[in-house]
Formats: sequence, C-alpha cells, structure tokens
Amino acid sequence: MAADQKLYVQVLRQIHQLILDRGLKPGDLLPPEQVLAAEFGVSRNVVREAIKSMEVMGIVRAVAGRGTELLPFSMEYILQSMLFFQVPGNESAVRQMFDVRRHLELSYMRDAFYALEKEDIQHLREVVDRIRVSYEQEGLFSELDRDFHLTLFRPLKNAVLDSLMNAIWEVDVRFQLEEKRPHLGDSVAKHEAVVQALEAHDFIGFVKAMEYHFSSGKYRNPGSYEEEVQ
Amino acid sequence: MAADQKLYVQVLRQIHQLILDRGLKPGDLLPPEQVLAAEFGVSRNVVREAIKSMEVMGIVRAVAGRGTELLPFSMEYILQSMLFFQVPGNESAVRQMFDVRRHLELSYMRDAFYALEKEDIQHLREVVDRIRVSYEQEGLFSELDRDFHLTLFRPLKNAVLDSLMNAIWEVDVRFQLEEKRPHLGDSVAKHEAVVQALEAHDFIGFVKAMEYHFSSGKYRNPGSYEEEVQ
DNA sequence: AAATATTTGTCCGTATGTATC
DNA sequence: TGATACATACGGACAAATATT
Repeated sequence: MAADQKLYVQVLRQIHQLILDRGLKPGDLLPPEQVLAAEFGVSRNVVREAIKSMEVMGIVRAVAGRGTELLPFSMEYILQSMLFFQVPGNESAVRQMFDVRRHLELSYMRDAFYALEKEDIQHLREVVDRIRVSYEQEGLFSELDRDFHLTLFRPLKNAVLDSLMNAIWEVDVRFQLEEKRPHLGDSVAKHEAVVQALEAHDFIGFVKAMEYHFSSGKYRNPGSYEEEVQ
Repeated sequence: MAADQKLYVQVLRQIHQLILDRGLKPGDLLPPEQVLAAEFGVSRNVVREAIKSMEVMGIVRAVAGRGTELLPFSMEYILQSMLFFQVPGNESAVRQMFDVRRHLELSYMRDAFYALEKEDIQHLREVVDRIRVSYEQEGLFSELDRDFHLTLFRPLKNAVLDSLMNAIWEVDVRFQLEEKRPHLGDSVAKHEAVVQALEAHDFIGFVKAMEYHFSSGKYRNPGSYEEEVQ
C-alpha cells in the first residue's frame, strides 16, 4: 500500500541514497536487481520499475548480462517527454521552448564572447563555410546550425545550459518548425555576421549580429533596454 | 531479445502513438494495463515499466482503482534527475542551475514588467510583507521567495519557463544552497525594491532592483552591456 | 450504504538471451 | 568452449484502492 508514496519511488530514493553512500561515480555498476530487491525488502519487479524510470531519465543504462551502469550528467531525456506533450493543441510548448532558447542565448552571449577561444572561433568559421554549401543535403543544415550554437556556449562549461540547449535543438531538428530552407541565404548571412564579429574581437558587432540573428519573421525581437536605462 | 531497442521503450512509443491516434488530452485515462498488454502482445510487466517511466517524467499519473491519467505539460520531473546527479564531485550542477535561473530572470524581466497585472503586483506586495515576518518559521522564507519569483514571470504564460524555474526552485528549497538566513534583512530590502518599482510603474527602477537582487556575494553580477553598446 | 466490478500495486516463479570470465 | 551472473520477459496470483451499481 502507498504508505507515503508509491513503492517504486521509495526504492528510487533508496537507490539514490545508496549511490551517495557508496560514492558511486559514472561508469560504476549498481548492485544487481536481486540484491537490491533483497536489501530493500521488495520484489524484483519494483526494483525494475525504479531502474527503468532512471534509465529513461538518462541516469543509468542497464545492459543484459553486465549490469546497470551509472551515466554522466545529461538532460537529453527532456526530449522524451517533450515528444509526449507534442500532441495537437499543445504545440505551443515548442514555441515556448524556442523562446526560452532565444532568451538564454541573448543573455549568455556576453559571457560566451569572452570565453570563446581561438580554436572555438575557428570551428565556428568552418561550420559557417559548410553551411554555405549545405543547400542540397536534407537535414544537414539543422545539424550545422545546432553545432554552431552549441559551440558558442560550450566554453562556458555550464552542463545544465548545454544540456538544456541540446534538448531544445533536438526538438528543433525533429519538428523543423522554423523551416529555414526558404530563406537559407538569409540564415547564412546571419551566421556569417556573428563569426566575423568574433574574428574581429568586436563585442558590439557580436551583440548586434546575435540580435539580428534572432530577429527573423518567426521570432519576435526580444527588445533591449539599454536605450531606456541610462 | 532487443531487436532494435528495448521492449519497454517500444511500448513507450506505442503508447505515445496511441495517445496521438485517439487524441487523448490531459485528464483523459489511458486504457488499462491489461488491455495495453494484450493489444501490444507483451506482458503486463513490460507495460508497467513503460508507464512508470512516463510517470516519473510527469506525463501521466497512475492511481489504483481508477486508471492512468494524462497530465498537463510540466517539466518538474527534471528535479528528480537533478537530485541524482547531485553526487559529490558534481555539486556544481546546482550552481549551474542557479546561474541559468539568474540569466533567465534577468533576460525575461522586461517582458515580465509589461505583462504584470495589478493583481499580480498586489500579490507580490503581500508576499514581501509576509517575508518580513518570516524570520521564525523554518523553510517559510524559501517558499515565499519561490512564490515571489514565480509570480513575477507567470503572466508571460510560458509553461516551459514556468516549469523550468519551478524545478530549479525545488532544488533550491531542498539544498538551501544560498543560506539566506544570515542576511535575511538584506533579502527583504531587495524584494521590497522590486515591488516598489513595480508599484510605481518604474521600469528602470525595476531593472536596477532586479540586478541588485542578483548581486549578492553568492551570485556573480552578470554584467550588462548597455554602457558598451551605443 | 453495501456489494460488486474494475484497475493498479505487489509479489512469486520460471525461462531465455547475453555479456563476462 | 563452457560456466556463471545478470538483465529481459513472461504468466499467474492476490491485495489494495477506487468506481459503479
């Protein structure tokens, strides 16, 4: 019976506590299901439900014949649930995600500008050049675009931010809500402007280019308050 | 055997497809486990594993004797996994979360300012007044603080943003990483400044107050580029 | 109000495929 | 190659919670 909460949730927490107590790190194996079941005094079925739940969250990976392995931090599993909520009538969730992404990028661009190394900028340059000739291949543009934006903010070394943006891009690639194909030339120019500003170490130009990048018909201009404050 | 992927994942997708096909909305009930098991040609255990996975992701809620109900959009379940990754050596994830929250709030504050209604501001005023006398009760301050910030951005009607911030606050309440108790008076002043600016319809004051709010010893000042651009 | 049916919750046992040694 | 350990998957059974009549 559900004394306080469901059994498999309690087991979930007990496993979590066990991870903490034993100081298990990514790559380590959890005790076998049978052992856990015996230790917690529950059936293997309940342990399985708990572990399967952890698996879809990207916390562990269970492989037959080997064991259940702890994985490094990730939030990619967000995609899983996003797909579920992608039912007709709730498609606004995708637009809201894009809105969050736009705000995040514009908000973090300052830190990113100063964190980017030469190699990063060089990589961005290569990506833009490849974008220019990516007209033909289906889906290639999305991948390059994603690479571009993730590279921008990777130097910040914020795993939460990385994972979040990655998840949002995953949604983007699948739903192609932005349909950039029609104005791909436009998009090339926008990315080109960003890279050029970076190569010139021009922060102001970088800010302008980023705001320009997000000012397409699909996106509302987020506005800036620098003309109001001071 | 795992032909392509694990069976419960396939069932997960089949259930998803079923939701789409039948156009199930939040509040609707999924078919019983036995029916699903029969329909998909798998054991009931596998169906349960799939459903439990959906449950921890906040997609459904299974209640004994009633059925499995579809839930409205949410991202609160992120908390579940964040807690797991909170193992020693990875505690930076929490700080990264706070950093993301700070950027989100500062980035969205403009939209929030213009979206806030009178009732919202009134509610904020009440919360601040209650914060002032929340010294004694343990944990009360955190709840009020959370209420304050969520109220700020709720008028934006962005479920993704709401859910995200809610999850981050959940982490905050649990870990109390910011330990505001020592300088609670300081915190009262910061919230007070925000509300006063809102009550006076003073956008610039609002911006200053928000930046002031996030400028404590714990938080790095995110900086602003208005003095550089233009 | 009470009996009955439905549905999830939990357990047990067993067989099989697979990775590791 | 074989043996072992482990996750995978199945089926049946009963309890507990809820809904229905």
